[in-house]
Amino acid sequence: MAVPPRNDGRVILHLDYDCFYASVFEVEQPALRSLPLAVQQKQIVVTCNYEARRRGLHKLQLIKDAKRICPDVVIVLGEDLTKFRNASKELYLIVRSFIWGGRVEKLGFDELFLDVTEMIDYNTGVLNPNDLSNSFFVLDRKDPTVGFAYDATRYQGLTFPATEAAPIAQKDPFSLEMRLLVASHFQWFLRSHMEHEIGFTATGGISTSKLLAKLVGNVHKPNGQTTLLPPYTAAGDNPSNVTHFMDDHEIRKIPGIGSRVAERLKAHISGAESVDEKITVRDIRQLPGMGPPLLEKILGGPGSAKGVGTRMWSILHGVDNTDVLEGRDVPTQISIEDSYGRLDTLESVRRELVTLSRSLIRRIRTDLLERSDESTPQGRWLAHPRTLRLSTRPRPPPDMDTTRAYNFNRISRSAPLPSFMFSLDENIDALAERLVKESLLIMFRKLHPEKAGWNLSLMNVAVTNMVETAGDQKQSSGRDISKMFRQQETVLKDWTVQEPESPSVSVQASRAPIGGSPGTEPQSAEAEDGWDDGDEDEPLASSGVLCPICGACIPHFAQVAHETYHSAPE
DNA sequence: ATGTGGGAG
DNA sequence: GGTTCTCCCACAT
Repeated sequence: MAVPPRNDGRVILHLDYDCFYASVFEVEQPALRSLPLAVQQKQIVVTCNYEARRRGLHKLQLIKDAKRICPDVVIVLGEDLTKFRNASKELYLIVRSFIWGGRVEKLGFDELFLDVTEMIDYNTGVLNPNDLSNSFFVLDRKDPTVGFAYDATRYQGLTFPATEAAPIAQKDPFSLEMRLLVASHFQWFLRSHMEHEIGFTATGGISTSKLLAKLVGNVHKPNGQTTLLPPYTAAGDNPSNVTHFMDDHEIRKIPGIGSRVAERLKAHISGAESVDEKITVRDIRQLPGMGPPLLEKILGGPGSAKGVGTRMWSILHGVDNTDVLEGRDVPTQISIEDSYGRLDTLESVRRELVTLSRSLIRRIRTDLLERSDESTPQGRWLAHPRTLRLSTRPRPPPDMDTTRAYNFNRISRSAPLPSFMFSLDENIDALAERLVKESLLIMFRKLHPEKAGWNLSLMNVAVTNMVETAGDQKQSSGRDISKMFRQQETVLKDWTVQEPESPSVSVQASRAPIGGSPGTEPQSAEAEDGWDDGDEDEPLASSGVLCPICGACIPHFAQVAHETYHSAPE
């Protein structure tokens, strides 16, 4: 069976912030870094830092188990996602400011895909093949003095397959090997910047597609980075590294193969026989008669995506030609939900709907309202959602447990979103009451016509169907990097601490490390031309600042909490 | 346009 | 699978 063609013309990075929710708290309160820390939502640990993992905790663990296993675990509540959302957006903006063309795609709060093809093509083009160990990576096309020095005879970080740190043989700057090698240095620079300037460590993957970059990043976690080495195509007897890399993966670990697809593939391979075997990509790929048509037969059917067979066959060979999508200015939907131990009276439903509606309105305003400057209290709407949706999840009756009866349902009703939701004069409480009375309760009755007998485990209120309003301003793609560093400096000077008794500390701007590495101290470089010859003050910085009291790097979203942390009585 | 299902973190 | 709280896409109607 023919292997589908792969596009190796691009260079894609994947970034994954380590235990993101926990890191957000650690950045606010650096003392937490050395303690076992777990983030709680309802009765479970949604994530925990690595100190906690060392002591046996893990994601999605029951709180009571976590406390039993690690009695001195520090538990923080993470049900309100606001600070995670803010931190995520700041990090996204910072990363995007480095990427030519702005092709940075968010996946959830804590992952990014970067298409760095442009930057890499430029930077392989300026290599001097006779002096690769003294190379300079240009970050800003408009100012080629902005960048960092690196050694282009070695990969930065780790590789798959693992290699000695021997210098590479390849010196053709247009080879895939050189492109990935240069990209590995840029990835390292980015992670160093995130760690030392912002306070977040991240794990990275480097390859030619989103699929491979993400998968190969998983090889060294946390705070590592891995490049998937060429050759990417089989030559003579030896298979490509792509096939070698893909083949040992359990199918369920492959992005795009979820639980449903994995189940069906499993059922097919082992017939009605053994139930719990680990099925790898190789097992599927090498099955007699396997190919797009058979996969289509196994996975096709009503509701399944068209062309699944072909797409799966590609994925099994590590082929993924999907683009890195540019980030959007407005989300396609905004939703708020809560889960409940018991929710079985109309009055409690009404109360909860009002609470959810209040949060939703706040979110609509922060995400869809453009506040051009802080001087303008009210801005323009970036988009108007046209549809309101109420979803619930009825609690399954207690007597059902075995045999494949389907479960896990959400049901929903939609309706037009009333236009009063865009009024900025009325207060949020009044709007929420009105939304519940005039829309949500009616929709609820359609979902649950019986006036009793139901019991809900979850309610979700969402707005969708965004219609963007006018003035679609292009996002300037090639941001000026040197200006960004200047902005950081400006903020450093401006950040003063309110406490009267706190010593006045003169803070110095820290710079992006030159050839520095995550896990080492940033080198304080002397000023270089083009880095800080700023002549004006930009009002806004998108990066972190140094706390004058403890010296930690604190992103903007965390400044208030961090000051509170210092001023809290011990 | 509305509702469901599957994927992701 | 389900625990949490989202966001996105595709399909079917």
